[in-house]
Amino acid sequence: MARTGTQSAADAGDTRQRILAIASELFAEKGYAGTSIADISGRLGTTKAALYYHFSSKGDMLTALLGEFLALSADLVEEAIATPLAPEQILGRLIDLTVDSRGLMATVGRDPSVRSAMRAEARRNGSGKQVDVIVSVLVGADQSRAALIRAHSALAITKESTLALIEDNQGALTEEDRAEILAAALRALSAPAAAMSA
Amino acid sequence: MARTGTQSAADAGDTRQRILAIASELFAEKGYAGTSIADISGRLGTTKAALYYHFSSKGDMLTALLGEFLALSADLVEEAIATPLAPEQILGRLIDLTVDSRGLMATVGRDPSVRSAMRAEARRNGSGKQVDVIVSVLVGADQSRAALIRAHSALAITKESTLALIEDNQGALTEEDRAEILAAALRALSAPAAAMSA
DNA sequence: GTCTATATTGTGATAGAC
DNA sequence: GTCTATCACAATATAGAC
Repeated sequence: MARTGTQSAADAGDTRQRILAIASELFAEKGYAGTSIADISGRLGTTKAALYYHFSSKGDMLTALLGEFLALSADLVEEAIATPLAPEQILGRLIDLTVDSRGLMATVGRDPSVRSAMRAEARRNGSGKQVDVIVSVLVGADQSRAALIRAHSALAITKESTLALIEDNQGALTEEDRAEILAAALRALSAPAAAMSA
Repeated sequence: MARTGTQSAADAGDTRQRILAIASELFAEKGYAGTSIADISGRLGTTKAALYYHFSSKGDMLTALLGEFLALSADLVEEAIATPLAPEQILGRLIDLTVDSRGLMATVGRDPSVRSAMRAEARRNGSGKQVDVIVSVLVGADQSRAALIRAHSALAITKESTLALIEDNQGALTEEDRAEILAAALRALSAPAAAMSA
């Protein structure tokens, strides 16, 4: 059903995915605005025009990547609520998601042009960020401002520490490092005992 | 001594600093590659050509900004070693530095084009990152990999949580929020007691 | 699906008047 | 110090052959 029969070994869906993978790498390395169509087609091994068969614009590639990211995030959020997952499990999956989608995570979390584009999009359709949902699951019942800061801090560790470590290790994260990141994130998330009696 | 007498109210040094301030804002908002000379001159209220009296290129503006950042970082490192500062004080000053130089911090810490440019620069002159010095001061005597991860995690919190909070609050950080960020960073930095006996 | 052009606009940068 | 005008080039994107 999925194959039409007229495509060669590298069929349309395949090439499209290869383009997205390359775009994700390059956006993470040089930023969205700093990456040209020629950069992408060069690494792919084709001409610029070939890309326009698969995507109507450079922005269309970014939109597709952000869609992938939102889908992965939505899966995690859904699982966190349905199971439900404890903070340790949520943060652990976030570390794994960062490893598996490091280009995407770096682009969404760092690239200023992408962040401003997403803010603009969020303003247009009135929706808040997907991160907010994960945060509110992490903070649980205690919806205080302090709890929000702790949750955000734990997320900052899972994202930034994981990205920093795998950049020095060809995309791989050892079990020991993962455990250390997770432990630090959990400590950041935990409310200090002294605050209970105040 | 510093004034030559032929300049109007907004003298050269003043205009240069205004340009840098605007460039820092815009680089943080839209990224270095995503910001055009026209963007900067537009916010300044002049034409593009006027900028080239003060800077020889767009890259020259970035170089000047990175120089400012490195100088501020060097000041902190020097103070941390000379005084010497405890981790709590170092992290506290990093939060304050992030608030005072938020545009710079966002650009250096996030913008992929700037990060890759700095990596290339570091490879050329053989020097490591300035961050490494702060990290080694933070980890102190324990130079284990786990201690490095904890230090990096604490830094991730001071940077990311501070930037996130002041973005929602017109550049200001309340005392309470600052204390909460600092506490989370210190928890992330602390070695778990159980690890001592292992 | 991919190619060789080419159209078109954006961008960094310069020349020279004021 | 800033302007108008312009250049050279890089970038996105399209047209049409294969």
